[in-house]
Amino acid sequence: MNQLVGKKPEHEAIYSEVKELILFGEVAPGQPLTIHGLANLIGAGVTPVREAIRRLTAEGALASLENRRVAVPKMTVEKLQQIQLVRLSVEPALAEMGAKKCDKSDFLELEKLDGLVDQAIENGDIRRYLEANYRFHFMLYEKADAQILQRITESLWLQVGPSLRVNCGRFGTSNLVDQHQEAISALRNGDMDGVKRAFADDIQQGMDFVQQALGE
Amino acid sequence: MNQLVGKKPEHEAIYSEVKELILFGEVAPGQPLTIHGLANLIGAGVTPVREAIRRLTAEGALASLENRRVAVPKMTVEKLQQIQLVRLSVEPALAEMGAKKCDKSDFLELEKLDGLVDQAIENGDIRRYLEANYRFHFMLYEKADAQILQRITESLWLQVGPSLRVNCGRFGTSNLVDQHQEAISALRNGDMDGVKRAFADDIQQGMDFVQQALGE
DNA sequence: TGTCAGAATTTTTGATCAAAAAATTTGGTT
DNA sequence: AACCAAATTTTTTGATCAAAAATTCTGACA
Repeated sequence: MNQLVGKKPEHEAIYSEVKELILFGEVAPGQPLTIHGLANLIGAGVTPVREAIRRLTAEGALASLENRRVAVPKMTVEKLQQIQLVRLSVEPALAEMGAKKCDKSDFLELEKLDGLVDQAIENGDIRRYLEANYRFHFMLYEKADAQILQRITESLWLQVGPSLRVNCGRFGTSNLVDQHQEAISALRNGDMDGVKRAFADDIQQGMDFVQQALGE
Repeated sequence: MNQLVGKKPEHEAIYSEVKELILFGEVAPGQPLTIHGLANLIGAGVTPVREAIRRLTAEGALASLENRRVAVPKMTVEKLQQIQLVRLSVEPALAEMGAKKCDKSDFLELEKLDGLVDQAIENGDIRRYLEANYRFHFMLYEKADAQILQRITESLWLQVGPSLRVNCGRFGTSNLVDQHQEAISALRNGDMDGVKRAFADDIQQGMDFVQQALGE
């Protein structure tokens, strides 16, 4: 019989943990990761860590080097262009799908998250900014209930995360603009095209921001 | 010093092997896979098989059930729509990028592959059809040298593969049309818009074909 | 016959170990 | 000092085992 008692397997938990490390820029691009290093950083055995690494590698969050190490891959102009192409076609669609399923309480929730974004920008807290920004977007995306689009989007965010962090660190949070107001008001008005446009703008702005640092 | 002697690790080989099983429909949708079953089907240890499974799960080729098993996921209308959205925006772009880098010998190669497609259709050999069709597309996609787009595309093909196989089995290969001629002649003429259109048509046709079986 | 609890079996999971591979250090030679 | 090869250390990889979890089997009871 299905007990439903046990929690998730450990490799899932480790996956989530490392995923957040990468997503919010705690691991620098180019930095190689040893399986042991991760294991005792997290305080876990080596077996589940390996499985988590395979999964993250498949998602593009890590890359296996020609030898047998893995590292957080560095961003390139080419990769950024490809990511932009997909993000611009997928995320506005996701946002629209999610928007259609939002009720009043969801609007409130989104505004609360947007408040956290502003607050983080004001405080110059990069980590919190990345986290709040992520939650804002994915709260809506999750509402869409579109497994496949969401998975792809998550993978792309994982690939951009580390560079975004580097850039924020370099230029500071003062350059960041909160683009979510436009999205929220479009949401409230039920203006779906407005929602799509707002998300497209937001993505474009984020991509440009990352591209800045690659031009040198 | 870097020896460069050893071949790839086994989990990579196993990954490729299982990937092909799924891609070419050797594993039916809904069918659960045991880690042991795979291990001694392939004749390998359980450790590398587990790693391969994690990777395939991350790519959507397998799905972890609520208990701790994995299975080839079943297709749904919703998933198919999402896949279609992404494929239509990514693959024509990939095809165009690849087309720009093709020379005469590549055209020949593509024609040869297309010949294999026709031959497989004629012989009613589903497995060979799926394989030749895959090679035709991905030969061009690989030329594009666009890591990220290719990874996404591969993941989507992995998710469609099993259903495609089921459908071919049900309706036979007689329903299949070779849509590649249009693409090849556009390629030869350097007509990039034509290439994109041809690929979009091909994808659309394939998606419709899979959708047929879901309507019941 | 149908159902349900408990036992037996199968399977997954994570730790550990040995072997293979890669990186690093060491020491000698020029 | 600069370079190279051998030795040492670190790391990955895959096998194996024990524990946990899930499934299947079994038999008692209504």
